[in-house]
Order: sequence, then structure tokens, then C-alpha cells
Amino acid sequence: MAGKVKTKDRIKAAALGLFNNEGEREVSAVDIANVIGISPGNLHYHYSGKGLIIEALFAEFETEIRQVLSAPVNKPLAVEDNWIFLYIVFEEIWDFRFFYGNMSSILARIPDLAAPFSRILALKQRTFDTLLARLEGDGHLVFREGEREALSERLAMHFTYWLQYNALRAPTASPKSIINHGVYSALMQVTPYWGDNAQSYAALLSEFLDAQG
Amino acid sequence: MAGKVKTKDRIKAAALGLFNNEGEREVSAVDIANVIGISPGNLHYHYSGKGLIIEALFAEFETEIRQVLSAPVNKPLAVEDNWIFLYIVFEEIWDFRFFYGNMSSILARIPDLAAPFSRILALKQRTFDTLLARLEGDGHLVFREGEREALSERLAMHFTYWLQYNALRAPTASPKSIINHGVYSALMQVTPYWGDNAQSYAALLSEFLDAQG
DNA sequence: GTCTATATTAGGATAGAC
DNA sequence: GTCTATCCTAATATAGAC
Repeated sequence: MAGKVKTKDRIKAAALGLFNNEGEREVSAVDIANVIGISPGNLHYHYSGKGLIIEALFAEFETEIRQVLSAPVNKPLAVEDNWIFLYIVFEEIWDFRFFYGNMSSILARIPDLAAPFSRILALKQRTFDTLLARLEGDGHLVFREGEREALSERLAMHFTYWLQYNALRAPTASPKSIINHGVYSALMQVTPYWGDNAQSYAALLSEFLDAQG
Repeated sequence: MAGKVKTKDRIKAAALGLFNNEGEREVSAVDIANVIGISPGNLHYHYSGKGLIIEALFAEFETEIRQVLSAPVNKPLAVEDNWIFLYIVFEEIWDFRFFYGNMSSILARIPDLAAPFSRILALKQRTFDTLLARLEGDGHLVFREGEREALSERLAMHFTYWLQYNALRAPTASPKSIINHGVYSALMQVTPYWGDNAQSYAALLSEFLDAQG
């Protein structure tokens, strides 16, 4: 059956596209069936309801984001690669932005997702803490009691709500500039903890700004 | 007609209570009519639809939060009163938490609210910037280029999403501890900019912690 | 202003043929 | 697996009497 795409997967792909572009609440199960040219009854055979499609998409997201978040823990990053990692996290979130833009509403309708999502958030925080601890150990960053943990938490929160915040503050901004600004804003939160050895920080930041063109 | 509460106001009050406690999406127009013992038809006479009730509540919130946010700009705070101000802002948000907990969904349904809400967010940011600039001018805080503005923005974002974030991370926390933690977390973001004259900061923080008991 | 009673609509669910 | 056709439900909207 090589080359034959399963209907179930076509449904998932179509739903993700519609949700991301039109907004999840604007898209009904019937709309999804229409764009791939199947009947609502058939869609209901594969997924009995929009909720199950969302759950399937979320499972996919969970697998991917866990991989992304585990990578730098398993294999340490070079200092200058830290900001690239932030990009990768943001891009993963961007791919499932329908969820991040509508989180509270989706979680209210599908309570089963709350716990796994909360765990992803916690993992994000732990990953950031690991990265910060490494930079601290190498003498790049200097934290007082409790500051590192507080910063990890804020960064996790920053990544979680950045897209929502941007929809409010800059509704017309391009995807690229939203992500750029999000990474920049994250880096700016780390700035004040950079030690006197600020040489390496300046290099990192200028490389980052160059890359943005 | 002193002492006679208008039906329109009773509707607003009942809706706010239900929205805050049950969640806006769980509450239908009929539910609101039921709790104050009027018919759905009558409710529809006063507000044709849940959307208009939400708009009325939002207008009320806007008036109140603008007052709160303008107060310390018009009449400067004593240094040690800054954290009290943060409490007041949080409590105002708490009073209309149905909106903050469901923002994206409500704004999608009632697009007219997006612009005013965005302006409130901008005002919040400007107020924080004013407060920070004052603390900087008095020598309490030290910022490098661009850091103060970045911090103001982050604080505005922090206040906007704290309730949502807490619903995720600590779904069972008490209102009091949510607000305490939110204020604490906001103060922790200012910590790293506190100058060598950290005496005043220590005093402020310990007073804050004492007050939490 | 307030009521009762009756639409309307949109989303989601089901039955049964092919 | 896929279709057509029908049904159910909840939320909101309207009509007209009191």
C-alpha cells in the first residue's frame, strides 16, 4: 500500500492546517470533511468528533516537543547554540499554534489534555533550568539564591503565552518577526544575569542579531 | 426610586458572578436569567445576547482598571508602596477573571473588545515603565540600554497571563496564594536590577513577605 | 418591563445502504 | 471504508399577550 495516504492521516493533516490558519473555533468537523472531499459521516467513522482529532494532534505535538526539549539535555549545547535551540522550540510551538492560541478554551472542552500539557510545561521549565545551570557552571551566568529557578519558570511561561500575547499586541506582525521577537525577548531576560565575563554574551547576541538580518 | 436595583444591573452582577465561578463558556444566557428569576425573554429584552452582557462587563472593567493604573502616575508612590500597587492591580484583574482566563476565546467571538483590551495592556506597560523610571531616577534601580522598557513589557505580560498560567500549573491553589505568588514573581523580575544600594530592596521584600504571613 | 411559547440555527451524532 | 439522509441537542432569537 506504499504511496497510499490513510484517510485518518489526511483528516489530521487537513485539520491541523485549518485550525492553524482559520482558528480552531471557526472550523467544524464538517469543514474538515469538506476540504478533503469526504462526507461528514465518514469523518465521524474515523474520529467521532472534533475533540478526538484535537487529541490526536496533541499527541503528535507531545511526541515532537518532548524530543526537542530532551535533545540539549542529553547532548549539551555549545554556548553559542543556545539561541538556536530557542528557535527550534518556538518553531515547534508555531506548528501547533492553534493549540497555543486557544489553550484555555480547548483545555476547558477536553480536560484530558490539561495534565499532559501541564507536564510539557514542567518539562520545558526543567530543560531551561538545565541549560541555565550549565551556563552558570561554566561561569557565564551568575545567579543569587532562587533566581535561576525563577528565571526558568518565567521563560517557560514566556514560551507558552508569547503567541497569544503577540496576537494582542501586534496582530499584523509576520510569523518570522513574531518568532524573532519572541527569542529576542527571551534572551533579554537572561541578560541581567550575565557575569562580568560579558564578552561571550556580546558575541552571542551579535551573532543572533546578524542572523536576523 | 432609591433602593430599587435595576434589572439591567442585576443581570450584570449575576453574569459576572457566574462567569467568574463557573467559567464563561459554561454559562448560557438562560442560566443567567434563571439565577435572578427572570425569563430568558426578559433577559433578551435588556441584553440581546450573552455577547452584549460581556461587553457591558468589559466596559465596567475598563473604567476601573484605568483608574487603578492612572493613580500612581498622577500621584507618585512611596518606594515601599510599590508592591501594594501590584496587589491592587491583581485584585482588579481577579474581579474580572472570567475574562482573563478565557481571553482568546472571548476576543475571537467579540472582536470589538480586542482593540480596547490591547490599549489597556499598553497602558499597563506604560504605568510600569513610569514606576520603574521613578525608581531608576531615585537610584534604586539600575538599567542598561533598553532593559527598562523590556522589563515593563514583560511585567505587563506577566499580569495578563498569570491567572491562566496558574490554572495550568496549580489548578488547586487558593485565590490568595495565586495572587501572592503572582506579586512575588513580579517582584523577582525586578530583583536583578536593584543597585548596590540593596538595603531598601531588602526592606521592601521582607515587608512583603511579612505581610503574606 | 416582563412573561410564555415558539422559531431558528449550527454543531455534532446516528442508521443503514453500498 | 464510504456514502446519503435523518436526528438530537443546546444556545440563541423572535412574537405577541399581559
